[in-house]
Amino acid sequence: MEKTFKSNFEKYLVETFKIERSAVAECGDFASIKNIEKGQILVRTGESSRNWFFVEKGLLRQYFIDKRGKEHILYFAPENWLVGDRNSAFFNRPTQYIVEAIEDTTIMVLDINFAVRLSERFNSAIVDSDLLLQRHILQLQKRISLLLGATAEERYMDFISTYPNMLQRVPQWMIASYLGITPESLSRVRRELAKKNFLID
Amino acid sequence: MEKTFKSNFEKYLVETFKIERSAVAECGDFASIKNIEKGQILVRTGESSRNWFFVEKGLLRQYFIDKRGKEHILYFAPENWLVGDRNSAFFNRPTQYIVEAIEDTTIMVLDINFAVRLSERFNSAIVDSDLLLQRHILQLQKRISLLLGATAEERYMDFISTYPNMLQRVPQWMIASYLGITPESLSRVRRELAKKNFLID
DNA sequence: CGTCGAATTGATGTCATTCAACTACAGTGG
DNA sequence: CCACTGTAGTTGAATGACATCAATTCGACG
Repeated sequence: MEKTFKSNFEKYLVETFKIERSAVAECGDFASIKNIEKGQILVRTGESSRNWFFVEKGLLRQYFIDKRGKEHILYFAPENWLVGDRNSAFFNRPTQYIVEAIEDTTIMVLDINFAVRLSERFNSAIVDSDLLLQRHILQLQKRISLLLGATAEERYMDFISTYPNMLQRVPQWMIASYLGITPESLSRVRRELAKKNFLID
Repeated sequence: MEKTFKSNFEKYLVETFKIERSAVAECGDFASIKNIEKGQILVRTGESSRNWFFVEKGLLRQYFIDKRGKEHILYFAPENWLVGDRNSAFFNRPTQYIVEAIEDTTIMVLDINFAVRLSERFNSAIVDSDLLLQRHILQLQKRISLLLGATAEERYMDFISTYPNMLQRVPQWMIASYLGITPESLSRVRRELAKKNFLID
C-alpha cells in the first residue's frame, strides 16, 4: 500500500488537511487503486454504493435518468475530484445516480471507513471544517441559483469560465445535459455567441 | 444561559448527536435567543454572516436576487431547521443570500465557534457523520434533479408532499419563487390540478 | 470509402413568461 | 360605515425560450 500512496490522492490529503504523509498511509487498508475504461460504469442505479472515488487521472460523470427516460448530468469529476453519493453511502440506501467513465480513468476507491479512520486519527476541528464539503455544497447552491435565475446562454458562459478545459474533453451533448438543455439548443446558443464574436472554444 | 437551553435547539442537539445535555450547555456562550418580527431581515446581501440560525419557532426564508432583479427562494426554514451560508461563514465572504422572517420568529443565533467548540468536546466520528450535512446536501441534490428533470406541475406536487403544512403558512407567490416559476404559472398549474380533482390544499 | 455517432440547421410545437386587466380581500383613514 | 389603498391571486392574449422532430453535414475510425 506504500506504493499506492505515491498518488495525487496522498498529495491532496496532505495539502488539504495539513497532515503528515505517514498518517495518511495508516488509512491505506481502506483505499485501493483501480483502472476504468472509457464508457464503463462504476455505479448503477439501485446499487447501494458504500464507496467514494477519488479521480487520480481521467474523467467521470455522475448522472441520473428522469421519469421520461432522459439523462441529466449532476457533475463531472476530473482529476482530484471526489465522487460519491452521500445519501447512499451514509444511509446505505440504493443510489439514483450512475457513475460512468468519460475517459480511461484511474481512481482511488475509498471505503466509507476511510473517512472514519481518518477522522479518528486527527482532531475533529480539521476534519470538520472540511473543504471538500464546503466546495460541494457551494457548487450545488451555485447550480441551483443558475438553474433558477439564469438563461441557457448565461449558464453556458458560466460553465466555460468555471470549467475551461472541460470543453475539450467532454462531448457537447453532455454539456447540454449538464446545463439542463437539449444538444440542439446548446448548438444554437453557441452559434449566437459566435455571432457576437465570443470565442467559444 | 442555563435558561436558554430549555429550547428545541438543545433537544435537537441531544437527539441528533446523542450527547448529554450538560455538554451542550458548555457551548452556551456561543448561542443566544433572539426574536424577529415578520418581514424583518436577518442577513442582507453583501454582509458576511458568521452566524447560523436555528429556528425555534416561526418561519424564515433564504433567497437571492438575480441579475434581472428577480427574487429566488433557496429554501424555507420552519421549526427545527438551521439556516446559514456555509460559504460566507467558512470563508468569511460576503453572502449573496438574504434571510428574512416570513412569520414572527424565535431563533437561536449560533456563532461559528459553536460548531468548533462542539466538535472539540466530542469525538470526531459523531460530528463528522453529520446528519445535518447529509440532509442539506440531499435536499440540494433533489432540488437540482427536480429543476433539471421535472415539470412545474411535478415540482409543485413534490413540494406539497414534502412540505404539506407550508401551503397554509406561505403566500403562493413565494412557493412559485421556490419552484422557479412565476406566480401566474403556479396559479395555472393549480387550476389544472383542480380540474383533475387533485386536492390542492 | 462507408459507417456511426455528434453536431448543426430549419420548421414547428409547447410550456412558461410577460404584460395588462380584473377580482377579492384586509387595513387605513375620513 | 364607507371610500381608498395596497397586496395576493386569477385570467386572457401575446410573446419568448427552449423542445421536438426531421433532415443534413461533419468528423473519427475501422
